Amino acid sequence: MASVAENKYKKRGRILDAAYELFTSKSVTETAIDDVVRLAGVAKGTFYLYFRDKYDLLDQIVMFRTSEIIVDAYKKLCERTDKSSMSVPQQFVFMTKQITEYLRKNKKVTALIDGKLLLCFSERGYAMNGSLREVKEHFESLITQLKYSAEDAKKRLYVITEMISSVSCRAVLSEKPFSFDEIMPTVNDMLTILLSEVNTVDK
Amino acid sequence: MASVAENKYKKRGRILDAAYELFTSKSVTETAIDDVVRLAGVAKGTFYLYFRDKYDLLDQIVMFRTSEIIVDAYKKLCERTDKSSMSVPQQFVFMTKQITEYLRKNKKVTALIDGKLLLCFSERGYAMNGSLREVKEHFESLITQLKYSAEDAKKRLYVITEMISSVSCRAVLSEKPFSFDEIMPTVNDMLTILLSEVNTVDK
Amino acid sequence: MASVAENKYKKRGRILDAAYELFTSKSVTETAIDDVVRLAGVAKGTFYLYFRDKYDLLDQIVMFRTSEIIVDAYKKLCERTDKSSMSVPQQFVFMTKQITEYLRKNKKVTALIDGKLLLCFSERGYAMNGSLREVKEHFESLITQLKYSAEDAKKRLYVITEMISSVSCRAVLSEKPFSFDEIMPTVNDMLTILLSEVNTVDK
Amino acid sequence: MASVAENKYKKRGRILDAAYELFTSKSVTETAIDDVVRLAGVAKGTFYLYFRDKYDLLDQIVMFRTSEIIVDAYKKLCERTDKSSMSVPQQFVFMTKQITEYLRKNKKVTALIDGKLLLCFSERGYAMNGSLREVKEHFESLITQLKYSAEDAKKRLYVITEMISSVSCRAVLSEKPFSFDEIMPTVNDMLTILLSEVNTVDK
DNA sequence: AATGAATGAGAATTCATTCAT
DNA sequence: CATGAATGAATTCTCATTCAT
Repeated sequence: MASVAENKYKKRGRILDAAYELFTSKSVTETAIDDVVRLAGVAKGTFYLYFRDKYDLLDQIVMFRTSEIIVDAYKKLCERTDKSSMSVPQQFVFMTKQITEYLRKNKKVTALIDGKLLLCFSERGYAMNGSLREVKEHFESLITQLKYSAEDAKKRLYVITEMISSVSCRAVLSEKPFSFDEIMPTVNDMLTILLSEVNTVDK
Repeated sequence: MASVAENKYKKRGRILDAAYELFTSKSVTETAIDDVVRLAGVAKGTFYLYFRDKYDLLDQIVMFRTSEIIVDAYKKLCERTDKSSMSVPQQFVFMTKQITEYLRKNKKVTALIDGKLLLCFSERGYAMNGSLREVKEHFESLITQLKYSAEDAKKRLYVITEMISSVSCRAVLSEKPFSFDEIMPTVNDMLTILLSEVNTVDK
Repeated sequence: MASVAENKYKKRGRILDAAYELFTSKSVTETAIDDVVRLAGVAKGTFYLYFRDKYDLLDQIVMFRTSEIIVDAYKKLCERTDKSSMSVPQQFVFMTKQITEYLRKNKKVTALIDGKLLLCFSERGYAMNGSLREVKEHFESLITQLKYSAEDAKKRLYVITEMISSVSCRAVLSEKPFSFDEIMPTVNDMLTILLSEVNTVDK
Repeated sequence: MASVAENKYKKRGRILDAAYELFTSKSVTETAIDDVVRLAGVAKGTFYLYFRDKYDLLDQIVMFRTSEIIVDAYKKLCERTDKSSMSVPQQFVFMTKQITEYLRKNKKVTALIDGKLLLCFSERGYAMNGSLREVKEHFESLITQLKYSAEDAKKRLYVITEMISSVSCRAVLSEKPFSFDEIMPTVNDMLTILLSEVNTVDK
């Protein structure tokens, strides 16, 4: 039964679902808290029981959805039988492709996320989705294989991710100065350069 | 004399100055058009004579300020007597340093610009500051020297700029996951890898 | 015509009148700003053009009404042909009677004023009603006649007024522990003791 | 150990303590029942088991605290060995000094009490603090000694107390038009005039 | 007796925009 | 061109109270 705790979870979940629906179909600014609670079928006050304000709600949604996108891409990578034989750049390019394809196919979600693809890599984000930490550690270890120190690997991973995230979001959303299809090969090429063994040997 | 045209310019200019002052000292959302016109000393209706709404005003400010930052950095590069003997990566690293140092020293302005450092590279932006096109062409030609095609050079320049812009803005504004001083050496190193002759020879 | 300034005054005046009507017929807490603007026939925003909030409005109303009550009582005193032959206590008792009778007859207004009968004796209050200063000076000079220093007279006038104000408001509003008719003779008697020449000679 | 009744008392007591803490540190309007129950560590519903609403709670607190202040002052008077040789005005001035000094030193409590120093002299107040009736009777009998009738004494005591209460609260809280130190000598002097034998002989 | 999640009416306030002068 | 009083829909947020457990 556990109907109290269950119900509590249900109300919060219904608000999150309703908000996601409205934020992606309209936009965040065009969505009033009033709209959210009406669609969720809960009272106005209930909203403030679970969220500080609209932006707290947005943050939680973005964190949840982005972690989902990233973890899903990682799962696809793991499902590949040839994963262990893939080079470091190949694994990055594969992940990038999974994530950016998702963004391209879900423009509304991309608009919601905008540049905040990395927001989920925060304490709050890890708490929401345990698998996320695993993903990060896998890619950090890949970079470490290129003879970078652990700390250096973290930083390179961060810069690479920020680059991919901002370029692909902009490509999907404004298609200017380059469309998604125009820019992604360049991004992949640059990714390969950044992660090729050659460079690390030089170092 | 031309006091009429002059006056017209004055009003628009006063609005821009007042808005810049308020947008950087408070924030855009915390600034009402009312505040802007009060500080500018013009009537509410006058605002709508020159700007469509607050975001039109914001765009114009950001475009103007970012083009200024970029052109200023380029001027400093041109002032160097050894410019012609600098390698391609060296010139990029120099520009990056000029721009990001400015951001670091002007946190309020960075908050205003946020990720929109590249907004000025648009038709409207070129119209505002003629020197801007020159800057872009110079760096595109540098990349072309690395044996990339003209179109490819444009794209690489775009991805590089997007990377620098998003990483440095985040470093200045949130200092998470890395502070400015922690991340910039990595960015410069990655920049050098991306622009070194070696890679292009490989291609 | 002067229809702009005229209209401006009208709107503010209509809000004050509507609020007074509602504050006295219902109560301040039971009156929403919404009610006020609806009755005044102005837009919600117009309210905030003239008043900071409900309590700013209330203060202005109380100041205006109390100054009116006091000045009216003073006018009645001046209309008496025998004013000059009245003793100091007699003049105070007369004023007290005028004011407290008004309170007794206008319980709703008394509820609004509550203890704030003296609120009008402030810079803002004097600005609203010029005659008020004159009233104060007359009674201070009366007390000075009792051989008190000017400063001492001001203080005694203040304590006396505070006493009358708080006792009579409570008598009218709660009738506990004494009703208006029960307590006023005592107040008048005490007033006479405090203002009789005998005391001053002793001093 | 009677843990049920004890617990019941504890909950009510904890609510009173928490509310007193919040009402004095913030203010009554700024304190929500939610804040009170959270600080008291009881459930929201429990509040409504013991108090009708916030103002019922406030009344009970004010009654309890004011009766404490008054009874404490009276105890100090009784502790004086020369009490029996003190004149009527001297005893009043002593009590006034005790009470008003307390108010001056406890501005936050004064803000809570505001004008309601006499609220405790009600049936409900007597029920809370048995000693209170004794205090009142002592001072009434003092006034009766001045040849006033018992009924008259009650009224004079009431007016005097109201005067002291309203003047001293305002002095402590707003310091306008007179500060505590400026106005108290005048109050004491007026108190002495009102209670001196001379006046009563005149009657 | 005690709980605390849920309620939802209602309050205050903001602010972009208009338009008569 | 310029003004600024007026608008009023829209929005956020509060909070006393209830009631099933």
